[in-house]
Amino acid sequence: MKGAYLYKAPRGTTDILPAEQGYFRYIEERAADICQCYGYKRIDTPLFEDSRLFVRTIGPGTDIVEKETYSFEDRSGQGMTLRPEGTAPICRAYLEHGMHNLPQPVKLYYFAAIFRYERPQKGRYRQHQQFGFEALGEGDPALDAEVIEMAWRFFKSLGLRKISMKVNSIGCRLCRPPYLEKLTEYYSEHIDQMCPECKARFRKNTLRLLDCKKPLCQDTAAGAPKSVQHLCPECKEHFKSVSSYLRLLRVPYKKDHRLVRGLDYYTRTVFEVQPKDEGGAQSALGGGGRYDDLIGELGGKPTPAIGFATGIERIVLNLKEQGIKPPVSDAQGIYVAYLGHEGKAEAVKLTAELRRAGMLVHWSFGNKSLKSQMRQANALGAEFAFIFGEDEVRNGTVMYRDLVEGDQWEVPIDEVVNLLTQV
RNA sequence: GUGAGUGUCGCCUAGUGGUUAAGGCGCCAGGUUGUGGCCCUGGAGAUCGAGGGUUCGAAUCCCUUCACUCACCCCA
Repeated sequence: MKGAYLYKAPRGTTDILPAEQGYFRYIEERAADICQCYGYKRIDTPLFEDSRLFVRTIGPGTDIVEKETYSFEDRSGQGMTLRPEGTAPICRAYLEHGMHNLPQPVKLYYFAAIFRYERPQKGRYRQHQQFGFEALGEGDPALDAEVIEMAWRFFKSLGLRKISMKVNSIGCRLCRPPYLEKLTEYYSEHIDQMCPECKARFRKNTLRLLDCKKPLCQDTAAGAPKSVQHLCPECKEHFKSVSSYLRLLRVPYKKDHRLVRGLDYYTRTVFEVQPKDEGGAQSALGGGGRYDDLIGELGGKPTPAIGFATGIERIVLNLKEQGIKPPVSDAQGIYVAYLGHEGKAEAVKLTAELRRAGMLVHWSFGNKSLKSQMRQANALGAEFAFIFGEDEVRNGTVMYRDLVEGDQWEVPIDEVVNLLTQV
């Protein structure tokens, strides 16, 4: 039958079926709890934005903008893009709503569908869900540390083990260009020993050379000049300060001079949470960093900011691998069964009444046999059943059956609600 | 965009040239008059991803194509 259906979910998209929903809700609840503690407020931005917003912020040369966006023209000819990340829209909203007038930093969080046109693989989808938070309008390194600690606590609160926090500083607009020159210089001497991908990276994005996973390239990267050693005095001081706050907060972080983030807008602090036993595949569970120039580039006055984002599907994947199951709700419900037309009429009435009282009630359509109804009650995991047979209807009663213990007794219909409030 | 692997009922799987494609799970219905969970019986459900070819004969061999998966690139 598989091939016979005309329609299927588009490549790289998935249906999140009822059986999976528990994981997502669990993650969302933990996230919301953490945000509440740190004073973050939820924000929702549109699914799509003016295309120029993303070109401007993510960087015109990056893969995301070059070939991974879902872009279209609306009916008036405006270029629109399904959001490929969460930070830029929030900066836009910050400016659009004059949030610089609020007490700084403005702390916002979001759950958002993210779209990137890529070849799907494990933990990577064309449409996926991200949770992220942003603190805008504050440059204090203590905030960097707080954000990193918050991200760390989020993952720990889910019960995730075997994860690590990597931190690095990639400098600012003043000290990064000279560093990149040094890096280019270094790599031009080793370029012939590098893998083909790295040769391409050399021209396109020199920074990325550092995190090539090939052993040979890693050796080369190990000898490469480190960004932290070429920071300007201000950035150096900032990074030092972030580190010391992280120690105060007791976040078990690791400095990783090869950590580079994919988006152009990052400055100074960058960080990433990775599964420890990464099999080479999708190593990033979540990550973020400072973007002190971004809001200025969007036309606002210079405003420092920092944020974090993580992919929900990737978290679910890791939870499953570690055997962590979300807590299940224990709502078992009530089943109302019936025989005959009059029994059905009584069942309709009782079902409605119980539901008005806020209870989970099942009953069946189609005048099935009682056996069939009881089987269904069992399959649905109902705790007990009410049965309206001919006798009960005649007597003005209903059969109350405990499906766990297996015993049953007849009760007057008027006493049903009382009975339930006692249970 | 590149490379590799896989495609048999809703799910998992057997079947590697020969009569009506098999089993498990799940689903539905029965196992005497109105009752679940265990058990038993029966039923529905697959033109074996699609198209073409080889052959007397193909789910099984060949080609093409599509889809999925994994990896690379990149990222969450």
